[in-house]
Amino acid sequence: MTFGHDATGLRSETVRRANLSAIVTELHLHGGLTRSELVARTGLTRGAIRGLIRELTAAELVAEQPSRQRGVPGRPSPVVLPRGDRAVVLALEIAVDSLAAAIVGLGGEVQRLVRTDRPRGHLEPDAIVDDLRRLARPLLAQVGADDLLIGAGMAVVGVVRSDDGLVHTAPNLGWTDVPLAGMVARALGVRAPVVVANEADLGGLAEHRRGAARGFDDVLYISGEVGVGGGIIAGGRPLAGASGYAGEVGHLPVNPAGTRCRCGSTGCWETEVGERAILARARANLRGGGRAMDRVLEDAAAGSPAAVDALRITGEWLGIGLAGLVNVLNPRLVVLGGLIGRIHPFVAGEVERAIATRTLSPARRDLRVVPAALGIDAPLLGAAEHAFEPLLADPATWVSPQDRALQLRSA
Amino acid sequence: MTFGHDATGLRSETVRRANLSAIVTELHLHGGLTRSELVARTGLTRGAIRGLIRELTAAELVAEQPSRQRGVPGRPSPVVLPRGDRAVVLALEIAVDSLAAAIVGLGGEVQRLVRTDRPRGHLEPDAIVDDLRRLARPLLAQVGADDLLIGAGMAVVGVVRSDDGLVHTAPNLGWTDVPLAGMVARALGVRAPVVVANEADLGGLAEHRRGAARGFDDVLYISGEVGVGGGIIAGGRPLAGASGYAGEVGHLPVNPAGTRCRCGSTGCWETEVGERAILARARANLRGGGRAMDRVLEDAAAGSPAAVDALRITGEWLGIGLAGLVNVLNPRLVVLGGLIGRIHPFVAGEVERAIATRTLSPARRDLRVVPAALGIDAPLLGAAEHAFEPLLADPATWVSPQDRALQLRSA
DNA sequence: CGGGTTTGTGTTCCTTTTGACCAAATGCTG
DNA sequence: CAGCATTTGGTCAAAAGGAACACAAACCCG
Repeated sequence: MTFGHDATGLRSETVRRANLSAIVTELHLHGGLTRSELVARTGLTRGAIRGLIRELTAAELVAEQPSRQRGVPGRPSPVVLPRGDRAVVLALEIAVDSLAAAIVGLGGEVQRLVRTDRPRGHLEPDAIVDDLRRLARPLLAQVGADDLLIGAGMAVVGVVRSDDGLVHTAPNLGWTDVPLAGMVARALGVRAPVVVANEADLGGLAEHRRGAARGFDDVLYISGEVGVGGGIIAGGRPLAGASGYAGEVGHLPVNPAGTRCRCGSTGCWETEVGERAILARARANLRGGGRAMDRVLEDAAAGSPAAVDALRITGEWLGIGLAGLVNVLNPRLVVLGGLIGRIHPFVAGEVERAIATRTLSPARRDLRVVPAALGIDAPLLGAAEHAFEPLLADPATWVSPQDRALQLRSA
Repeated sequence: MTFGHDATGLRSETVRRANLSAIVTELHLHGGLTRSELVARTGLTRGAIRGLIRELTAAELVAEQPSRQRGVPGRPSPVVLPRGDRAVVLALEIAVDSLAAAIVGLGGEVQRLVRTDRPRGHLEPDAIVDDLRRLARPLLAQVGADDLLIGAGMAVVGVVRSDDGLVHTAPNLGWTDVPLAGMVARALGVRAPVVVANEADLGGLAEHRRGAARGFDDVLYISGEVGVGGGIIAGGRPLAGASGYAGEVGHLPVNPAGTRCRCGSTGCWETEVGERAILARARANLRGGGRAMDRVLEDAAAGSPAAVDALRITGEWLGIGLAGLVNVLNPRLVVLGGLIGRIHPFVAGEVERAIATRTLSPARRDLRVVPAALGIDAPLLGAAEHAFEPLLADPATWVSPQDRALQLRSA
């Protein structure tokens, strides 16, 4: 069962929009392709590609360079490059114990990236937004007035409504109903749209576009920080749910006889595989945060029985939750990020075993479980991808009518 | 996060295909619309609609009737009706204790439907396919040689690979790796394509298109028979997963301390809310099957403490599993079908309570849990919808070039 | 019966892609 | 180094399809 259509009428202008979108998306994802490669990938004719590239060049979204590729017969095809120097986004992140900002260009190149430590614990929204402003200001100053700031994307450790970027709850920050998108837009003074989404959702998006899940259409990304979050790619696109809250795997009930969760429920997955659960099993300092966790991992690597045992039990619970999710979502790839990615080497066996005994055999046959490739910056990069989305979906908005008129006159 | 594009070039011909698809899909889902309603729904101009309708009329996929609607000023707009008498599909179903077949016309009208009891227990694929052939033969005989048999769709209680209709496992039938689509195609001797999918997936599709979930884009359908299955609609389209195995919610681990499941795992959701679990709690005859279950429901309705208690406990487990799925998928609507739908009146309170304590508040705010509307025929109707899919996606295949040429000559 | 309103019909125009032909740029071969 | 094969870009006419406009038809209402 793979289908579904949008029952909306198309106009011939729509075709151009869709084709521009196809080209810009290909270039953004692959970083640079020859015209003839674009012909092959999009299925369009050379003539059509030529016209579209000309428009994108006029809009300064792409640039052409003489071919690099040598050694093949035939006239060389010029390379079309996304202009990451002209079309950029601002990416922001509020993580558990850091804040980050980056300027990312079309094509995915990270121009600048800054990250600062943040004390754990609750902090007023205004204070954090102000910190972000200070972090982002020098980066924004670097963006020229002529450059195209497509938008700003933001990753937050919290439950975010997709419509308007309202942070509904963020237990790690002590936030409830914070209209973050609007606050950040005002603080930065940028006119470009600000989009906010959950950290794990964006981490999954980044791993899908540029990390371990590249090329896979059905992916489950699990991100462990203090809590546990998930990002789902289904059929090549992020699974948002009705209001953008999908992927909250941390509160999957796996152990009704278990311990109380901070969400009010009992036996949530997070209570078994979250940071606190691991520290408790390893009899480490529960308030030690990241440092204590580093210690546990070092001990486990050194063979300490307490640490190894703590991770082994955690791995079993990790596998139980994953098995359920695999049965429900049938992904081709599971990507483990954050803390869960770090413990992966120690728990791979337990996870494999749990999946082997608890999932339907066909669903597990082609399944692979791998650690994340992008590390700590995954959510930040995902925020950039999120911010680029309007441009990829409809570049025509940025291809000004003046450009087209000018170009037609000169032709 | 709501986006995603298909990075494929569009040709000008694609526009016509897409617009034909939009019209046929609208008509199939709504059963009959005036031209002006089609203009409003598709966003196309009157002229464009006229040309497309003319083509579809020539292909005998639709027909126009003088307007029925009276009492409004202005020229009356003719009603365009899907020709359910000419374009039809064959729907088949292998349920736990019945077989069914139906002829369904474009627009969703059920022309004929037959269902026969089937003894529970294992039965050879060949035997069942033969029974289906006998069931379907008189129905197919009714389809005229000039009529368009778009395809055949089939619902099976089992895990089905979407690519080729291979039934990977069907515990209720004792099947493993049965190439059902091909077997049925040969047995029926039809040239139209045969598509096979899981019963719960198709039940969910049917409820989405024509039942309780009409108009909702994010839906979780839960179907209880002997086991428990699920069908997921995400963003308006069925969630298939990598190979079509998504939605196997029956084996979600909810109670690691629970009883052994026939899948080999322990504490699967199915072991707590499946038919067997209910019968066991009500101390009813475990081998009594459907009859015994009817008895339990009657007793509960009459107020028997044992039955009421059995259902109450079942309701708690039902709520626990649902809460997890709601957190992961963030649906707007949960539809309970089959056995789960029948016990819904008795367990609504427990389910609401479990969801209230175990899901994130924003995800539950706009959530509704309702019983299914289509009853026992939901999977069969879903199979019909599945079979219609190629026609809805690209009606141009059925609009022959001759028709177009002929019509242009006459114009 | 005439005005107001809505919608079908036909014509012309616009947009966008296609396809065919030629020119250009490269590798390969003798 | 000349010539050929190959691949690709450039140009222009043609085709396809929808949009826009003007007009006619069919209905309601007073």
